[in-house]
Amino acid sequence: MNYKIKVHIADDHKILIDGVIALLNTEDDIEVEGYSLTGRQVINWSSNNTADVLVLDINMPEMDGIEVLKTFRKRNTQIKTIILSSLSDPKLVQEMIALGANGFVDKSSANEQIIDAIKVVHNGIQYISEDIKEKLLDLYTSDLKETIEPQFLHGDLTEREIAVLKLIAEEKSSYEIADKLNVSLKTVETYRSNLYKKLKVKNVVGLAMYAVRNKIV
Amino acid sequence: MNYKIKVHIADDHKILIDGVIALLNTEDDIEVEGYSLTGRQVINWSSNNTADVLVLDINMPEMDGIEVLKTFRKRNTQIKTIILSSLSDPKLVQEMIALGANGFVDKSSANEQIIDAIKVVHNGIQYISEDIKEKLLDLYTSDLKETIEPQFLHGDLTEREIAVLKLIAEEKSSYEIADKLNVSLKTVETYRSNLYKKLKVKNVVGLAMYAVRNKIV
DNA sequence: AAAAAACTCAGGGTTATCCCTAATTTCTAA
DNA sequence: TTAGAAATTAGGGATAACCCTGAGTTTTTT
Repeated sequence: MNYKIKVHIADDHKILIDGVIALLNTEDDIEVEGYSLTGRQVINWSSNNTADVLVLDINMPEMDGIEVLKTFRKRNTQIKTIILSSLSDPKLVQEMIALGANGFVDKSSANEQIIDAIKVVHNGIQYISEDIKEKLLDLYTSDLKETIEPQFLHGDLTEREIAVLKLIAEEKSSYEIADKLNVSLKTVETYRSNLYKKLKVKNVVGLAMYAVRNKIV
Repeated sequence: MNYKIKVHIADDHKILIDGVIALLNTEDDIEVEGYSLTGRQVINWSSNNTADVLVLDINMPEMDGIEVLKTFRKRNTQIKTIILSSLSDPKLVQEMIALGANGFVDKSSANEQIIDAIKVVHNGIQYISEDIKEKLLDLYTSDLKETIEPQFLHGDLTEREIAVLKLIAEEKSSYEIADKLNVSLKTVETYRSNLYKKLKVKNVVGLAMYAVRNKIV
């Protein structure tokens, strides 16, 4: 074995860290570089040190995991990150993915998952544990349903209204829309007014928002 | 067995239908009510008939599965629908969920999955086969990444600009924004102009679009 | 055939948006 | 530390959006 994967661990519970270290020490090709007890410690550490993989807890005092990831992005710190999640809030997981986290392991899952995750992530592949996948998928499908339903609730928009709405959402001005639909400027403005009333929004922005959220564009 | 789940099958390939029927006939508590070879046939059938579960192919001549689902929604036809997907395009699956499909089974997967899906869906639970779950999850995470990255690419927006953008996306007028940020109306309008230039959009709609797509709101 | 809904257009007015220019202060780098 | 860039602030003027009312035509529904 000529190279070991260097791992840094961040969690505010020393007991958990000790457990993970003991676990990882059983692996020949993994080496624990060190650990941090707060988010701030992670940032300070990363200024002068590095590792191949960072195992990061979400809930930490001073500065939480999300803040750490945000700081990494700002500083363009390139380190593979595995999130230790308690899976209480799937929305968090969603945010972490967006912030570039590479892996997710549920704290209550089998120990081997952490080892697997470290190896997989180190190879540049995203690792998401099964329990979290389930949660994410639930969130995804329910998200979709939420965003689509309204279209049918107050979705008594006429064909023409939808056409105008579409063009509005494409950043077209009333004049351009009138031109494209071969109607007068006043007609287009009537449709705008109708849309405001029907969709109960205050201005174009409301229309644009409605359009994206209902996937009209 | 006093009640059998009535199933209708829709697919343009007769051979596949025959196969599914043969398969379902081995189940005591499932009864094949009939079948359709095109989307239009499904619609015509559903006008005067019903079933507990509809097994629906996406790709069909005349009228595809999506059109069928849309028509169901318009007519408020309440029938559990399982999509037979070829999993070529996960975007389609996404759309189907949005349209209220209850289950997804990959054509190339094991036969038993269709039986499982029918039973599960009939009990009011969503059924998504494993292969499709994978695809969906991939799509989801890549979607997230796509929509988040740009913020950092041309994200040289200043703090104040982002604050204004956020409020714009919340349907606030310049006047309201000025009030909230304690600056003059003209200042807010300057930020608007700067945002237009920086984000290369033509009007508020462009800003709103940018905001949602980059999850600023 | 009558009624309802959708599509079309106009006048006239208020308000908000958008463009261009330019003054501050703050941050950055030679 | 001092010139220069970037950020924050703001004004004037032109344009587009927005609101309300009214009304004719076509299409759909009953």
